Amino acid sequence: MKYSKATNYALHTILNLALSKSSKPIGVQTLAEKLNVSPTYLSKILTKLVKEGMVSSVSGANGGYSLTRGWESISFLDIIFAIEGKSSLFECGLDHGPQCQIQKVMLKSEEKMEEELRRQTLADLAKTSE
Amino acid sequence: MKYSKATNYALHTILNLALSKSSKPIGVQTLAEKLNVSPTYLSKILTKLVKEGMVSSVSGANGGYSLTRGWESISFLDIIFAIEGKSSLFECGLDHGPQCQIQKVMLKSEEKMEEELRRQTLADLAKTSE
DNA sequence: GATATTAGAGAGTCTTATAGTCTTTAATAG
DNA sequence: CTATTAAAGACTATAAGACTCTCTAATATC
Ligand code: SF4
Ligand code: SF4
Repeated sequence: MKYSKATNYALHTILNLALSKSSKPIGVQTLAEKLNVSPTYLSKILTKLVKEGMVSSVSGANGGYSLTRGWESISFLDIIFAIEGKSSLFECGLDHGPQCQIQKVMLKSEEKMEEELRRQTLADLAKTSE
Repeated sequence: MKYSKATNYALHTILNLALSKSSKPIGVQTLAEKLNVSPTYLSKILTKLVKEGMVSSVSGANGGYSLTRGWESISFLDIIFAIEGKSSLFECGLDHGPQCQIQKVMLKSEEKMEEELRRQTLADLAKTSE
């Protein structure tokens, strides 16, 4: 069980966008170079973030990507959910009701992690990284 | 990112062993039937648990698997680590030192989850499941 | 000691998910 | 109209997960 590379790329790209003071959008070409990853692949990842409303994109010459207003409150969890999906890490397929301790424990522990990821926002990240 | 099915099987098998009052070891055949999984596959999983010292096995007629003494203090995390490995969920490959906020956040959140999984022992599980 | 029974080890297969490429289409600035 | 850039879709490649089959080692029972 690992986070996908795509999640890694998404986090780094968003951090790059947050740190860029430019008011102009940044092209995927530029972003991809920093991460040493192919532009078309990164483009797919960015499109997911656009669909979740964290990033805005503009086509055409001088186009590119930028964070949407309100970006400061985007959390790590938002980004991770956008890439990995929102479903639970533990899925047994069955449902043996409320007396099932296994599921209870697994879900609670997962919730602890998510709580922490939800607490960490881009604002915090940008502040301590600049 | 999901837990593997093997982890699911391991948790359920260990729970089965914990709930079985029998002093005799239980064969993989029997255990596999309850989970509806192939015995040889489950056997591989059990072998991992044996190597981690949580389960003891005895070959030969009337052989099988049983929990080792001290099983009450085995935690969910122990079982999960035995199957999934102990390495971090987030690995970026590089190491940009202590100023890297991304890794810091990811590791801390992971630690929160593990903390909770460490707290939940088989003793708790067996008590509430019997 | 022979035989039946059961775990362990290893190689090999099947399937699925991740990671990535290539090509085409849509939007937009100049 | 043309250059530039994002979006979409189909496709391929690689890797990991989820098994299966077969053979070997241990052990209880007779
Ligand atoms: S016991 Fe719990 S974890 Fe196991 S199959 Fe039933 S609901 Fe799922
Ligand atoms: S910035 Fe942090 S997470 Fe990113 S590559 Fe460097 S060490 Fe890894």
